[in-house]
Amino acid sequence: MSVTIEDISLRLGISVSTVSKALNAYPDVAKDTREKVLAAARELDYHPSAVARNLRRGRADKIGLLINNPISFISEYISEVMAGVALSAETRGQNLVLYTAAVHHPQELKRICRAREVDGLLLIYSPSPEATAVLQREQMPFVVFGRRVEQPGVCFVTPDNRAGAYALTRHLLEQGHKRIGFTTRPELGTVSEDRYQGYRQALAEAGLPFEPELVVQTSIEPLSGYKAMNAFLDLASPPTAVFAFYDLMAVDALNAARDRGMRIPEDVAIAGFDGLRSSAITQPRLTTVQQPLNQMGKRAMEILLACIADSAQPPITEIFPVHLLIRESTEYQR
Amino acid sequence: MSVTIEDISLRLGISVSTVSKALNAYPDVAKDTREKVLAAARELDYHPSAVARNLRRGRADKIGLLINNPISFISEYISEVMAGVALSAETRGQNLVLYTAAVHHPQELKRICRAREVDGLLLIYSPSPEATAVLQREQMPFVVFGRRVEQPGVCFVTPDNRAGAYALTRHLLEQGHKRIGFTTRPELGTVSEDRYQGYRQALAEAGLPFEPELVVQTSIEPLSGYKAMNAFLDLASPPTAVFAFYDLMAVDALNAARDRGMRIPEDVAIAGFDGLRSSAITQPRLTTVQQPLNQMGKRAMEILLACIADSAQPPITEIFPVHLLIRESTEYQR
DNA sequence: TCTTGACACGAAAACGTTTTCGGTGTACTC
DNA sequence: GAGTACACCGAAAACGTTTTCGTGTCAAGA
Repeated sequence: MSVTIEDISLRLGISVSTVSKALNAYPDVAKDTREKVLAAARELDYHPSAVARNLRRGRADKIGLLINNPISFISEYISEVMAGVALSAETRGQNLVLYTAAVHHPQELKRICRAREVDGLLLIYSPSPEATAVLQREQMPFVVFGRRVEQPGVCFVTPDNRAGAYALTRHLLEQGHKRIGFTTRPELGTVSEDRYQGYRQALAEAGLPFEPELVVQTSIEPLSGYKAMNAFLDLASPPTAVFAFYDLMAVDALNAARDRGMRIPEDVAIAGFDGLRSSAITQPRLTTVQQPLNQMGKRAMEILLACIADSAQPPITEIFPVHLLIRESTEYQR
Repeated sequence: MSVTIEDISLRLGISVSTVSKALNAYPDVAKDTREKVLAAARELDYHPSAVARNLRRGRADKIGLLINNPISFISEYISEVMAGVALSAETRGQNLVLYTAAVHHPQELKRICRAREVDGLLLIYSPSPEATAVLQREQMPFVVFGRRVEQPGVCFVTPDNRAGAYALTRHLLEQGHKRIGFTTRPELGTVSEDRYQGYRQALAEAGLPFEPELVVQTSIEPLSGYKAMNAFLDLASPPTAVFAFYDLMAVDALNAARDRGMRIPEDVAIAGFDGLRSSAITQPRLTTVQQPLNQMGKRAMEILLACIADSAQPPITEIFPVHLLIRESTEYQR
């Protein structure tokens, strides 16, 4: 079948231990036996069994990527993150294992830990406190991507959601808007919270009152952005600008406004969040807050690898600056 | 550390072999000892070590996903495929392992095979004949996704590129276009070839001459679609319709035409291929050929699993029908 | 000549399972 | 009561590595 270390051992009349040591550059093996071993390995086209090695070494050289739903792949967001993560993992000799099923179940997390098939986990969703507790108890290194985590001792990499929302809201205020609609996610979490705080802060600093009717919570359905926009426009006094929770929702909102015959940004300004490519191909192009997803992905992987290498590593949390991209969907052409 | 089968064995005073058999539902274990074992396993929160099991069983319960570049993730194309693949793999208890580095090197493929860390491979790019030869020699089951493969004995799942290109070209001809630009990929392969054949066939049936200046080969650079469109429009007699090789290239072409002050589709019609979401959010929305990427992904995984289960499985090749999506970018408003 | 140390090498245990095979004990048949 | 069948269990090998520890050789130093 497949060539093992024993085949080399038999061919050369050298013990398997010496062969192994030669292959792994141990110091206590003579130079010419090492060369003979390497030559034979090349000749037989020997490649070590990852499984056997992992069993013995007690590590997997694999990183688990947890995504809360196969459908999420479709989002450009995940794609951009993955590109950064994959690049950084491969250069460090780590494989990536994908988990998309039932990852929010603590029980499933425990199974992944106990199966010892990965050395660490990258979570691309908001883990529940029970979930992080399980991982900590199982001593499985992990990093949460894309959101602030409030439980202590948890590593995370996040964009500065609050600053981004604040900057975007200020931009809308500077354009003269006084009624700014805000859409939020169905599930509440630190991402929603932080962006909401930024929005409120900008309003407050501008001396504007906060109006609950200008905040709508969307559902997970595909066209919820479309519905939310219609809800805004049905108000007795509709907003003149809308800050959609993310780019795809802004795209939906754009369509809703256009279907009502409104001009953008003259009749209503629309902005998104994330800075995905989709935001650049609409007409008008969307103002948005760009996250450095690729860099963040790379950095998250680096942090994770550092935690794996040193279990005493104190938790690292990083907040990446975001960039306000002003485009035609909020700016009057002059 | 972690609880093993031996811990259960010690606690119950039962041998490890019996414990293992109880856990794996072997027939030769008494009902009440099996129950005792299961109870103890639950109590100790036992989960088998995937690594140890794989070593002994000689299989990995993992599928490798080969993508020729981390950057490819950014494409919506890969994302849609992955969603289908992931769903189908998880329901069959298979994990997905990602490979993006140097996957076109036969040497790297051999390493993956010999390391025995996956049971099969899904290739989402065009493998060279050397690559497929290596996989066949190593007896590693694999399925090629998204393109026809000419070497015999290779499983693949592909859209009907030729029929799609033919239908799209016919649609453009029916709209009255006589000069239709065609952009193709930098690297030649069966995808380019099949779409090109479809295009030529439609032209021929319409009795139109083939004009080499209406076919431009693009590069891999980001804005090559933009450049290609400009090249077309710089011709003495420019095309009145352009069939871009894929949706993102069509988006670029759209921008190029618009930047020259042209109206779409009145001055020039533009169409893409793939049917990604991006094609639906441009203005005007793009006519395109939609591939059932999600279903194709699921099917590819099923075929792969069938090959793994039965090594004598004769090669399966499937060509999926595609759907012409006619939208505003090619159709005059009436 | 004897001791010491460095240098190479190999035997064997270990990692945590699965699976084969033989060995009990019990019950059943004649 | 002898023989047989069956149900249940355990010892041990195996999967392919890595790593510890012991051993042998040889040269240098006393």
